[in-house]
Amino acid sequence: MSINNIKMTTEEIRNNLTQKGLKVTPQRMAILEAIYNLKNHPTAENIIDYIKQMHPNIATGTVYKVLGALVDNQLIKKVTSEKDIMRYDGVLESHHHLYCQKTDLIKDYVDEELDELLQKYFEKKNMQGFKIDEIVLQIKGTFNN
Amino acid sequence: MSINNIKMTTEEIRNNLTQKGLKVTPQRMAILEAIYNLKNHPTAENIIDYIKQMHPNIATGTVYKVLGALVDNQLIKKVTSEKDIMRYDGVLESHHHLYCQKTDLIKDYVDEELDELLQKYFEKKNMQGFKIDEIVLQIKGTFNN
DNA sequence: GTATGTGCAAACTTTTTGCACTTCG
DNA sequence: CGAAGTGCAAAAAGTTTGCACATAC
Repeated sequence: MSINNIKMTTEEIRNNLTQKGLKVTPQRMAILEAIYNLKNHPTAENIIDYIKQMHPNIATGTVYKVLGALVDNQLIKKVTSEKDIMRYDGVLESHHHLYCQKTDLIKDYVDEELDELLQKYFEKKNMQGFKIDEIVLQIKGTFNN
Repeated sequence: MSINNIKMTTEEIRNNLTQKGLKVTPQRMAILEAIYNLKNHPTAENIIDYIKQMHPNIATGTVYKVLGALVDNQLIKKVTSEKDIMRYDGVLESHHHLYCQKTDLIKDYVDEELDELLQKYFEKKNMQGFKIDEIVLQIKGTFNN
């Protein structure tokens, strides 16, 4: 049920950038590939370490600038964690997160039935004063393996 | 329906500290009072500014140390936000958060009916491999006022 | 060719740490 | 009195910025 495995061809990544009016650079390609390959919502540092293997002269500042541009253009998302470090997510479809309190792992959780249930619930509730755009569940607990 | 208004006597705050085996100091009293008085999930900076009015010689480092101790002893909670700054919450009962995308306001949202619905849903679902401790909804949207 | 992007290093913000001094119980 | 807590200043960690140079289109 995991959707962490994003298969994305180089060509598709290139197209995503172009469609947003972003120039295709090796740095941007490498960063997007890193995010799609690194499961579990990498931090900027994870991404930098991963990229430097193949691409040792990329600058830290560039990575942050590119991540900012990708978030602004909705090619990736920021994930909030209990810690004060930002993490990134290449999965754009609506999904929730399982937070493991022991290991800091964050796993995606997709559940359309739940989404429907919530949508109906809040429709019925009809909260005045607040327009809902998106609901993300932070499901906190522990993996038992 | 808001539970932001926490009425807590000095005596109760003092007892909360003592019960956790924490010494009662003016700094800790001031920090807890600040969190209970400052609505909307203050940042460390908000708390420092608030306290320095009455208590100008409190050290920044002390505030962080006290906040850490209070979180460790479950007298307050950390709230994750879209930004990379930590925010704190003096409300301990189960509740969700309304995030305003325009103003960065975070409001508490208490809804026992919803909690029950979710509990039943996940009970029925019986997710193997993950033991749920707590579910927090991040309800993202905008206040229309 | 020109707008956009990158590298680098310095600066900034938020948080943590070490240690001498102070306070609570 | 002794353990626990505080102040201070320095440093760590994460991120942003400015500017000269380089690259995509």
